[in-house]
Amino acid sequence: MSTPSTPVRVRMAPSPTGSPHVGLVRTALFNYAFAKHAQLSGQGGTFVLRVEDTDKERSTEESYTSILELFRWLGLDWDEGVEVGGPYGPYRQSERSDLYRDVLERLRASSYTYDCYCRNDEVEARRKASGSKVMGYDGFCRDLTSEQVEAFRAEGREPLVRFRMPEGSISWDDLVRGEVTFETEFVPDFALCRANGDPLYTLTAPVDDATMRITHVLRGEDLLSSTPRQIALFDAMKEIGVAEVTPLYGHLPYVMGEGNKKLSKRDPQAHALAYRDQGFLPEGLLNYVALLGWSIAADRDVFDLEEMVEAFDIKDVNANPARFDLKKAEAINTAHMRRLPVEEIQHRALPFLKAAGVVGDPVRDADAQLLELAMPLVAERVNKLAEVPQMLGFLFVPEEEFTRDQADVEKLLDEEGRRVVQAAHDAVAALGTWSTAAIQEALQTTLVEELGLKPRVAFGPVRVAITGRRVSPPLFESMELLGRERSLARLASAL
RNA sequence: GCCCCGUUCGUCUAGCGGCCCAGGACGCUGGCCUCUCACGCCGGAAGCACGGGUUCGAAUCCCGUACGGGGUACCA
Repeated sequence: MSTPSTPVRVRMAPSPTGSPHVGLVRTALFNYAFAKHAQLSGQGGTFVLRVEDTDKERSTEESYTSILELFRWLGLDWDEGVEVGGPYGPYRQSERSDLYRDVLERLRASSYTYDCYCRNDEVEARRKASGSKVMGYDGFCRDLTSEQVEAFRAEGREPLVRFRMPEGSISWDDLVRGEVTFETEFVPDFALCRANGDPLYTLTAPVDDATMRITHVLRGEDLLSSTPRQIALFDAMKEIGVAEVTPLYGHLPYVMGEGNKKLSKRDPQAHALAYRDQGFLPEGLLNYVALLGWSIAADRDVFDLEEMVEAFDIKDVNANPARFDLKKAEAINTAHMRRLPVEEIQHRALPFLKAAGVVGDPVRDADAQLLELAMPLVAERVNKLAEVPQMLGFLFVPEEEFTRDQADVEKLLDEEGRRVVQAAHDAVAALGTWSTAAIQEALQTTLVEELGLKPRVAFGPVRVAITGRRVSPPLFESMELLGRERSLARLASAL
C-alpha cells in the first residue's frame, strides 16, 4: 500500500457511551502527538475530533459532554471537529445520515453490497449443519433469485445490507505491528446498515475517514480485526469515487487493569475524569499514559506534552498491552507537581479549596492573604491537588468548627501527650514575638532540652493539638500563621 | 472451535546480532536527611516464557510449544 502523500490528518473518534475511559486518553494523546509532530516537520498535521454516535440506544448527551470536558481539561485541543467546525463537517455521525445513505446507495448500485434476509438462528443452523469453523455470516443471500427475494418479502422480512467481501487475502503494514494479513474467507460479509436503514459503524467510520481525508488511523487493538473489512470497503469506495486513498492504520495495545483483563468501564480506575477530580494534574496523567506503550528515552520518564510531541514517532510504540499502575501514575504526577511554581499550584488548587469549603467563593480578602502565606508550606509536600484542602483546612476553619482526627488524638494526646502540650502552651504563652523562629526556639528549649524529649515525641502531640492531625504542614510555621490567640486556644483545648 | 495480536525485573519500559553475566522508572526493601508528612540522597533484592534452529556470536532473526489478550453482532 502506498503512503498517502497528502497532508497528515488524524482523527479521534469516540463513541459517547458511558464515562470516558483512560484508554481513550491514551489513544487521543497518541493521535494528538502524531498530528503535532507532523506539524513540526511541515507535513500538515490536523487533529480531528469526530463523534461516533450512530448507536442511538447507547449514545448519551451526558457522555458526549464529558468527553469534550475531558479533552479540554487535558489540553488535547482539536483543530477541526465537533464544536469547532471545519471544512468536512458536520462531525457528529448522527448528523451525517444523508451522506451514509448516499454512499450506501452507490455501493449497492455497483453491486458491492447485497440485501440479506437471513435471521441469526438460520445462519447459526446452517453453520452447524455444514460443520464450518468460520463463525459469522455465510453469504447465503449473496445471489438470491428474484423468486427467493419475493418469498422473503412475502414473509414480511426487511433486509439489511451486507458488504460483499472479495476473495483472497488482505494485508496492510500496520504502523505499530508491521505486516498483518487476513484471509478473507475468515472475514464474513458484514452488515453496513440495519434493516431499518440506520447505518452501522462498519459503514460510517470508513465513509467518514474517506470524506474527511483522514490519512492515518491510530486506534485501539480491539479494532484490528475490523481493519480488513474497512480496507475492502475503501477499495470499493475508491472505485465509486467516494475515497481517494486508504489511510494507514496503526493499532495501539490495550490499557489493562489489575490482573490480565482489559480495563473495563466498571473499574473505577478506568474513568478518566476521576483523575481530575482526585487532583491529578493533566500533565501528570498525560505523561503517565504516554508511558503505556511508548517511552521518550531509556533513562527518562518525566516530560511534558511539548517534549512528547517533539519526540513522538509511531514506530516506537510498543505492540504489547500495558497494565495501568496507579502508584506509578501518582509518582509521575508528583514529579509534575514539583515542577510547578507555588503560584500555579495555588491557582490550580483553588477550586479544590472552594469545593472543600476551606475558602469561600469568592475568596475573602483575609483568606486570600492567608493562603498566600500558607501555600508555600504545602505546595512542595502534596502529591495531588486534592490534598491541599486537607493540609490547609485547620488554618481557615472557624475555631468553633475546628475538630481533630479521633485516631490521632487517641494516639498522641494521651496523658503523656497532654503534659507535653501543657508545657508547650506555657513556653509559648510567654513569648514576646510571635514568629516561627521564636516559637521554634521556645519549644525546642523547653520540650527537647529541658524535658529531654526526642523531637518527634515532643512535637507530635503539639502538632495534633494545633492542626488536628498527625500529618500537617511544618509545625512552627503553622503556629505563626494561626496566630497567638488561636494557637494558645488550641493548645488549651487539647488538654 | 476458528482467525488475529502479543510475551524483557511484581508493573511500565530501554534494547532493534557483539557496547548486555541486560539499563532506567514505579513499587518493595536497608540506610541517610528530618518537628509529622512529602520531597531528596546512597544502597539492595528482582527479569530476557519454554524448546529447537540460523550465526563465530541471539534478549535481539526464523520455526514450533505454552501462556495471555482480542475478534468472531442488525455494538463500537
